[in-house]
Amino acid sequence: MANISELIERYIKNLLQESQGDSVELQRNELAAQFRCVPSQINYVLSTRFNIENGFVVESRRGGGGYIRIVKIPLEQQGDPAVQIYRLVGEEINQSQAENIIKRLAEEELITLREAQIFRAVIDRNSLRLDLPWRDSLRANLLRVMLAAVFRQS
Amino acid sequence: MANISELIERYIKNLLQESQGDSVELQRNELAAQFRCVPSQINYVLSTRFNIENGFVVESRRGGGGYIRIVKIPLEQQGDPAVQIYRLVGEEINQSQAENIIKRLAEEELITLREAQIFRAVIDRNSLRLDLPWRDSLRANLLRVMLAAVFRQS
DNA sequence: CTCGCAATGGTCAATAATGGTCAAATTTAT
DNA sequence: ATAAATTTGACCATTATTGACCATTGCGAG
Repeated sequence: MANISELIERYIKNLLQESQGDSVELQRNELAAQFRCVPSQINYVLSTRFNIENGFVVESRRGGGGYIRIVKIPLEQQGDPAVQIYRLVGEEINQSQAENIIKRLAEEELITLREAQIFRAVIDRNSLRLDLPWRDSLRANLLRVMLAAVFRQS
Repeated sequence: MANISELIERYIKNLLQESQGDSVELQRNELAAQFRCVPSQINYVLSTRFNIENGFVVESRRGGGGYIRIVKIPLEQQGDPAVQIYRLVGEEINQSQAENIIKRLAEEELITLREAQIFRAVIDRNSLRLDLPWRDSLRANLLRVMLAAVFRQS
């Protein structure tokens, strides 16, 4: 466990603790230099430890003045219906299953009516214009990122 | 943010705020001198941040007494905002164009912050997982159906 | 009035400064 | 021995900065 990825992970989580808010901003090259690793290792750490399943969202920008921002999503309790529903989606989902989930979300008032309309528009097979099974996979993906977007606020 | 373009952007937006109206006038060389950059960088900032997707129009004049006028175009002004935006989207759209449009919709309070997050999540290239040019086409399609979903009700 | 120059702004392509992806190689865990 | 996780590096993509060269406008000198 003199494992660089873990060191980087802890370093970033430390930064997050120290920064009053719930996000930190850093530079990939700088961090890589600090830990004497290749820059792409930073991406590895981000994708394995700071992904959405772990409750983080990463935003970044390339080019001059580029940055990587890591945002911690205030993780609700285990029993949170939102989280359960998120898990329900899975890797593939068909339109009617998705509609059921959206209906439930609206009923539980986790999303507004307008938001429900947006969700429905997106997961509609006519919007997706792909053949199965790619369509079901794209739908699951989109539903998951939409849910993440919503749950991300508090 | 050792990023001059961003500083210039904020400076101009500040000017716009302070000037009661919705336009400001400035001189390219002067501004460039103020920020110690080459004059053409001003054009770069204008074309990336004050373009039509972002809701701005730039007028200018060369020669003695030349100037650059930046005008903010509020959406409500010319007819149905939905229709205008719809046109802006077109048959294909890339991520950054789409982000500009979403930013603007939120600024104009035509969509909520949460809705903007949903939109952004959907149009993200990582969510779409398709190669170009199909990705840009799917993105345009999804953006259009989302807009329709939102505007249908108002 | 006309020509020429000074004072502006515009374009475009090269280069710099970042970050991203993917898969092979290596190491560690089961 | 396999499978999983980590480490690396070659190549790619995006955004910003710079500078050489171009275009337009206003103003005087003839």
